[in-house]
Amino acid sequence: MATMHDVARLARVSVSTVSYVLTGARPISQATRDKVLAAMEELHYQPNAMARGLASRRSRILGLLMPMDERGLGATETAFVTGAAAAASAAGYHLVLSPVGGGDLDDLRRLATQRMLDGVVLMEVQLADERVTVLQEADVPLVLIGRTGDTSGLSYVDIDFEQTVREAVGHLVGLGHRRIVYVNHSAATLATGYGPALRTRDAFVSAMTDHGLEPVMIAAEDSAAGGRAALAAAFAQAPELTAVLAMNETAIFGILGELTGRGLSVPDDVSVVSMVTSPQVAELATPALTAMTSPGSALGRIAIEALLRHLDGPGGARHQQLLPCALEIRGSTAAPRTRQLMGADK
Amino acid sequence: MATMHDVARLARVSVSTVSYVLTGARPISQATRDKVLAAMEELHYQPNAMARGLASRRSRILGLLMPMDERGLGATETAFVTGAAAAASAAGYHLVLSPVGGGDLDDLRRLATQRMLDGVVLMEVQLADERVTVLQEADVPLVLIGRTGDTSGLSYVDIDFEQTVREAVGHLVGLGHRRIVYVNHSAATLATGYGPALRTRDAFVSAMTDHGLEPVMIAAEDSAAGGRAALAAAFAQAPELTAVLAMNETAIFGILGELTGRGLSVPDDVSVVSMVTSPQVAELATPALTAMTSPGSALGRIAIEALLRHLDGPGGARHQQLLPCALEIRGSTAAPRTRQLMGADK
DNA sequence: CCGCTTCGTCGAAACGCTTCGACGCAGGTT
DNA sequence: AACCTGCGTCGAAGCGTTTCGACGAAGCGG
Repeated sequence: MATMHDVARLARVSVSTVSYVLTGARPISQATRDKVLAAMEELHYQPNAMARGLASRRSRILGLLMPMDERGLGATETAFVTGAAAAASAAGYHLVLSPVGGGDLDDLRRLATQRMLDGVVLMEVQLADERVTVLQEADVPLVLIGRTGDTSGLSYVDIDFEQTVREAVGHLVGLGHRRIVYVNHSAATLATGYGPALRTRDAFVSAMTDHGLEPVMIAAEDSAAGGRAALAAAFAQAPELTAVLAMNETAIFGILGELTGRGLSVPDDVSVVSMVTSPQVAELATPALTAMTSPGSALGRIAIEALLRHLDGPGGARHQQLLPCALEIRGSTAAPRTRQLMGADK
Repeated sequence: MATMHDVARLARVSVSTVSYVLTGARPISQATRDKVLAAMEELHYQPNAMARGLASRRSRILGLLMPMDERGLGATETAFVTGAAAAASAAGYHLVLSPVGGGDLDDLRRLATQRMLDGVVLMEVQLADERVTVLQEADVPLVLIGRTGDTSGLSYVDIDFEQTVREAVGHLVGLGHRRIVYVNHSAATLATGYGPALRTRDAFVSAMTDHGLEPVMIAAEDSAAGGRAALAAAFAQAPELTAVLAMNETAIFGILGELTGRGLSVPDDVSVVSMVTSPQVAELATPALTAMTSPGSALGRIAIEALLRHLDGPGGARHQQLLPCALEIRGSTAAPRTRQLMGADK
């Protein structure tokens, strides 16, 4: 491996001059610059990241911390990642994903405190998330995708669940639905303080109330069987339901299966809207699902851009932003059967 | 941030002694060790990764390179990652995932050549994969998950597709099926030299031939619609088919949908086996899919272990290993209807 | 009791880069 | 003509580790 010394010697300049050509920290004449660049080319010079990092106290590496449970990454999370990677790369930074799970808080502390990451984007944030504390203590620039309960002093980008639910409910109500059931994540998941589940729940209640409708909510385990069970429970609780709003991407296939199993057709008998779902998943179902599509790659990009701004100017400006999901109408929603419409109470 | 100097001063020893306590490169008396450890504790000392990397020419970071297409990571790939991360962490290494796509070969070269990664595990390897060449030129220790066409001089871990297909076909034939259709990835995917698709194809032909049966194969686009179309094509080509062997995880839902749409029940009319599928996905379907489950986390772990062995002893020993998928029987396979059995030609 | 290892420790020299102060040299002000 | 100012370059001092050679003190066989 060629070093800067080699380049400097070949170009007959000093080491610092080579460095300035690379970093642009000081002006260099065109003639010298050309000599240096030619020498680099000839030697296939590549700066040593470690040395650079040590001297400049900047690794030019950004971390994207995503707990990896066994379920795998959905297309939604993948979009975060690609958006973030593109933004980082455009700014001359590397983005690395670190699959630090919730368990290894020590692992996280080590990662953060070893000064190997210039900054961090944290995904899958819980309402009360210890990882945030650890990272703040380690004094690592931090941007969240998602939010904690108390967001003071934190930068984040998140989905505007309030708006998203409102739009989904609006779509269904606009079609004429009155009895809408909301299928959420499991009670256990809610209990862990999973923000999206809690926020959409509250938003659903308020959206329905605003329309003068009664909010019916069912929890579902994160599995096809869970979706199936949830739908059975929903029919027990609200037999005349005509629409399902599902927040649980895993359970959605069970919901559809149970509907079919009961001889009900989608969307003629029951309309289904899936929340925060990627087009790819929505297209898997039959019929393709009307869904609220998350602004995946935009979230990733914005998070990285905010993080980079923190690195450059530490002028404590926090970046807090909410993005709504977009309603994409596919084949799983339609006006309810007239029979049902007439049975409605308004 | 406390440095080694601070620790040394507080413990009243030299800097090198502190280093030896940390690395164990030379013996240190218990008394001194205790003093040093106490000082570290008191100062919350954490070694600076960059400095350590520069001095030792070892970053203790391993890269897992996975192209991220928009489809997202399946549970299978996720299992690779978690297996690999666990193994790396156990050995005191960090594992970072780098979402370098196929496009940015230069990006990859930069990453590899900047000496930031001690070694690399490459996922989603194509039969002819330029990334392998780039990494070999950069002289980065390398292990593949998957394999190229020519594996000489390379270390890899891969699925034993030959064995896996043989077992799947054996399962179906054992149940009494004679007309088995194999649904592969699209022709376009095959053309790019996607190893798993090509290897399973060949394995299917040979397994069927060994049983004295005729191999029927259909390509499917990677989408639900693709699966649907493929199944239609399959029925056109082999109307009396009683079993489907699907290599295409994305198309599988379309296949099931089309089956249901034609009024055929799974598994009574048609049995379905999904190849290289994670339990999580298999459980999503109704009925749950009989599948060949990939040894995901084991692959990741073995790859990392092989990589670490390369780092320690550069004694050119290559690690080449194939692991079969395990047959997991769920609800989508059964003996064919007697009518069909009698129609068989043996 | 002498020379030899082995053990435990130290000091100093890397590792490959960034960055700061300095300096010579134009050109523009007074 | 004396003075400042900026530009382009250089040399050297770090950055926080690891690692090598050295050295005194023990421990040992002969």
